[in-house]
Parts: sequence; C-alpha cells; structure tokens
Amino acid sequence: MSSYKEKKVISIGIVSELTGLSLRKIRYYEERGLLSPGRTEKGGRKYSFSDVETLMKIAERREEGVQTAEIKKELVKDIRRQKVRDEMIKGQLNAQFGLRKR
Amino acid sequence: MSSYKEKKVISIGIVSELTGLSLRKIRYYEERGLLSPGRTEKGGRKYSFSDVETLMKIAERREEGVQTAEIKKELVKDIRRQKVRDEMIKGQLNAQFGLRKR
DNA sequence: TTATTTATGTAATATTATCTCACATCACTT
DNA sequence: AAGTGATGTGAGATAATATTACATAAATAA
Repeated sequence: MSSYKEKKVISIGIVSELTGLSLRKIRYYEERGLLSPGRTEKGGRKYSFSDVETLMKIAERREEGVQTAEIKKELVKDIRRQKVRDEMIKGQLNAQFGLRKR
Repeated sequence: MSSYKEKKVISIGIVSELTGLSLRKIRYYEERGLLSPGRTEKGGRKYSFSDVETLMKIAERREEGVQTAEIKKELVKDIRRQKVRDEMIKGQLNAQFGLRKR
C-alpha cells in the first residue's frame, strides 16, 4: 500500500529526467486524466515511482501512435488486472496462513 | 542496487516533511558527513528513501542526546553490518541456484 | 476538402524552493 | 573563560515550478 513505489515524493523536473518527457507532456497527460500526481500545499506536483512507470508506458504507446484517450483505457484495464492479481495473492496468503489453527 | 529505495530523487523540502527535520538540520548532518545526497546539475540536493530512513535514525539518536560524531560512527557500523548481510544472502542464493547444473 | 481536435512547443509572469554565507545563540565541554 | 556543537534566522541570488495563452503541425471527423 504505502510502499516506496507508491509514495508521491518526486518533483516534476526529476520525473522529466527519469522519463525523458518534457514538462509540457507530463502536465498534458495529467490534464487528459492518464495519471494524477499529488500536490504540495503550494500547488507543486508530486509523483511516485509508480507514476514514473506509468509515464514510461504512456511514452511507449504514444510512440506507437496511440492517442491519449485510448492509452487511458488501457491504463484503467491495467489497474483492474493488477487489482485482480492483488486479490489472488491475498487469497493465497489467506489460504496458507490466514485460517490456520495454531 | 538501483532499487527505488536507493534512487536519489527527493528534494530537500519533501525530505523535511517526511522526517519532520528542518532544512538547516538536514544540511548540517550532511556537513558533518552523516549522509551524502546526490546533486542536480545546478546544485540541488537529491535524497533517496534510504537517506530519509538514515535521517530518521539520526533524529532519534539526537533526541537521545547523542552527538553527530558518534552517530556517524554508528551509521558506518550499520553499513558494514548491512554489507555482511548482503554478502550472506548472495552466498545463499549462489549455493541454492548459482552452481546448479541444468 | 474544410473544420476540429490532439499533442506539443514556447513565451510571459508570478510564486515558491533551494542554495550559500553569515551572524546569533545556547548548551556543553575543555 | 574560551572553544565546540547544534540550530535558528536573515539576506541575496538563482533555479524550479505553476498557470495561462498563443502558435502549429498532424491526425480525425464532418
């Protein structure tokens, strides 16, 4: 949940370096709803490593000519898939350890 | 090695929020050699989550009245211990998988 | 084809963040 | 008493980021 990967702590300049994307693009993808960074009190954007990964996926798909609206759908699907995966893992763990008498 | 935890991507303001330490303190501990953040091209400090954890250790020890010179020694020891642990894990993995014929 | 929309760049201006350096202070330690 | 350690605060300079607007080429739709 609150792993390092999900923590919103990276400023947009660093994200730009990490991804190779321009500030403009990063902000635009947000505008289109493909990701939602956190905000500092004064309005600064804060990204997680997970956001960075999302941006790299976006970049890849954009290079393939896919529009942001389409990419957005894909990302939503990704998230759903991830959720299912999480549930399965939780289920496995539960089956293994959760109900065990001791 | 280059895990999220070690990547230097967090600016000093966010580190301050995360740790509750003043900017002054964070810079001072660096001056005393207790940690070494990365730098951007223009001179901005960049910290990793690992650095943040180190700072929290420092804060704890400072509250206990321990001086920075002493804390520094402790941190060096911590690092050595961590190194030993890493080597052991590497050894285990190697014994399990490394030399196996296939 | 013409009109729209998408995706991006760029410029302007304002605000916020960070840097370094210096000076002050207070609590300890010599 | 003097020195050292730890921190606060202020000044001045530079860098980073925010928002808004205008421009535009390429893709899509009408």
